[in-house]
Amino acid sequence: MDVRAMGNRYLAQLSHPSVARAVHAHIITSGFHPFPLLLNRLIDHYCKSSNLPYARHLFDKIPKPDIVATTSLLSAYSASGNIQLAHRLFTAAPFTIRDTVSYNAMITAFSHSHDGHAALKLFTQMKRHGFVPDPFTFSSVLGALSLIAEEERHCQQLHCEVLKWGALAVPSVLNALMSSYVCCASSPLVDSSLLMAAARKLFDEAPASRDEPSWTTIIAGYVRNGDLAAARELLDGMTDHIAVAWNAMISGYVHRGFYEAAFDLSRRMHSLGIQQDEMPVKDLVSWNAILSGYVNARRIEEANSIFREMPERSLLTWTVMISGLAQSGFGEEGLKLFNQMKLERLEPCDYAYAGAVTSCAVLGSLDNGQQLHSQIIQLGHDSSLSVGNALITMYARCGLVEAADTVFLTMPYVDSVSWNAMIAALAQHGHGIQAIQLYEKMLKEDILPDRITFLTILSACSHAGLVKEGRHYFETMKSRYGITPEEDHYARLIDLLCRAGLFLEAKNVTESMSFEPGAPIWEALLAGCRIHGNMELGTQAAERLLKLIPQQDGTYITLSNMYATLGQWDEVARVRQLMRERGVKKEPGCSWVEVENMVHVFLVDDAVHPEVHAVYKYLEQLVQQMRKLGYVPDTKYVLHDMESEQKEYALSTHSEKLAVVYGIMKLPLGATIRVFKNLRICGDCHNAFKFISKVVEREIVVRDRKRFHHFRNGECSCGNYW
DNA sequence: ATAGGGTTAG
Repeated sequence: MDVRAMGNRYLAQLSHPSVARAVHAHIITSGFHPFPLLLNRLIDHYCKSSNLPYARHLFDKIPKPDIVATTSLLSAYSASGNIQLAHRLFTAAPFTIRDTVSYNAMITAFSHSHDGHAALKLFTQMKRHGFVPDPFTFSSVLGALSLIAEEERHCQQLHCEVLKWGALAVPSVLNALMSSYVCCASSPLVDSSLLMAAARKLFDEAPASRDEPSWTTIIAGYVRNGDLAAARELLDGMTDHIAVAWNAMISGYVHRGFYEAAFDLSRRMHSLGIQQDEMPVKDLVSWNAILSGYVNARRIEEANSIFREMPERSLLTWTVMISGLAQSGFGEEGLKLFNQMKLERLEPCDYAYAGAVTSCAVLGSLDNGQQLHSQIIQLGHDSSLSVGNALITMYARCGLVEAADTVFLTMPYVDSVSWNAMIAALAQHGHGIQAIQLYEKMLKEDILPDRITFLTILSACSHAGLVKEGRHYFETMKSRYGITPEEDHYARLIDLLCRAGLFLEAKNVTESMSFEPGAPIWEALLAGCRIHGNMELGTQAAERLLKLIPQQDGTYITLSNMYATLGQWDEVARVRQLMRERGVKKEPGCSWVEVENMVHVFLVDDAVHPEVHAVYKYLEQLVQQMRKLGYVPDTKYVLHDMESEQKEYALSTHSEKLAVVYGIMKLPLGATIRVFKNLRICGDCHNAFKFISKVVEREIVVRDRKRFHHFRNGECSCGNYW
């Protein structure tokens, strides 16, 4: 059978790869030059199976290639990103064999290579040469316009063109035009709501040519441009549930920090899709949107079950889950999932590494953090912004401010998150002046401070007792940067003032606020009163807090501590009774220390750790040496009215003491002891560690719930101002 | 022979 006969027979089936291969093999062996139609089909086949060199080889065998073959090859070049070859092929073809289709293909090629200007220019040229645009032309050229539209008139010009050719009745053209307005609405040169109104007008006036993507385009458009309410209204008005539109809505809520709204939609989508089968959630993007809705609302338990339930998982799925766990404070679970991901032979991306590093920050696991850092460098992820920011936080939260600074200084790009993280690192470690200097440097480099920056800088001033500076920064926040102080900002200013004993000024600030003081304000007042023994205001603040947040154990503890300080044991009993009645449990004190890659956890009055008896023994010896240097146990930090000997015993069982002593026993001579505590460090422990640092001649770093304490040679970096 | 509109993270 000759090739012509074979070709004719199989022409219809040429799309089948094995048939194409058979024909191709026959051509090679017989040396036959196939007729044009067959050749075109073969070229098309090799284009689609991505064997471009061979497609080109066949193409070059044609003495006068026709427009069909040219267009096939052209789109293949375009799809493989080879815009130069595509353009050369197009320009080589004489005008006589160009047509609307080949122009469309070339316009698309430019659009795919993100050259919107070239695409528009070719569109103009095509009309000048008398070629008639069709709906394909418009959807292609409008796609290109979306890349570059900066002003309203850009969209309007093509809008007129579309009307002139009557192409608006085609859904894809309508949608592409709406998309152009939506994209243009994010340009800084336009009034976004005006452009969105234009898109909306198109949507409203074309009910006949509206399809699913039309709904999604306008909803996602509102989301992108920040009008979540308008998006939601449309979404709620839809009779059927379109998963893609819901995805956009959920991610919009997540992006703008409306985590509860995101969670609510995610839960409904999950329920509609899984239990009620009204919106079959089968694609991964929807699953990931649902997962992120759960994760960001800190519904970790439920997120975990979604994660397990998902029929398939992408890199994004794992990354969302890992960073979600880390940010919700589940460091151990975050690290575990990261390791599991690697076991399943998935290559973690930079965001996944950032999540793992954040897990180490939560745990205070320097060993794991450093190992990750070395892998990150080997993989080249150290140029990633999110990884760098996570590393700064990790080193800072593990007590190594210098290492955090090195990361900050060597990052190729930094953003305001990086600056904020580094300023916070300095602030947490008591380097208030350096924190302020870094903030001033940030301003000099024209980085605009945001609301987080001001939270950080205010607590830096507070930790370092820089009252004058704190007042000044609070003032400039509104006047210079137009950021309206929120309750958290006020709370930090009040914290600063109360720590300095300026209760009258704090009261004035409170009264100047445009809203009723809530829990953060009263907490700041209470903290200051505790330090200065201001019982009158302190009890007042605590009483308010007991009403506002009755479930918070800390208020009861602080209040009963204040009464204990005054020896008013009746009041202590009353507060404890109230706590019992309301079923509020005191979060048990818990400290941990890392020794040889293992985290050793101690509870208050620990009897669980296998070596705890040796720890108690060592502590007794230490206390004897400390007493010689003048250490006197401060029993006012014990709640119960016990005999004083018992009180001292109660003090020695604090978890941070046990962890520090364990570190001294186990870590190599001279190594810094790094201990972490879930609550604030106790006053007697704080005093004791000063003595211990002198006795054993080692540096002790303690991270408590609020900040760091560096004990060295009998002194603490916090200057007793915490 | 050509495309096309909508969704995914810190």
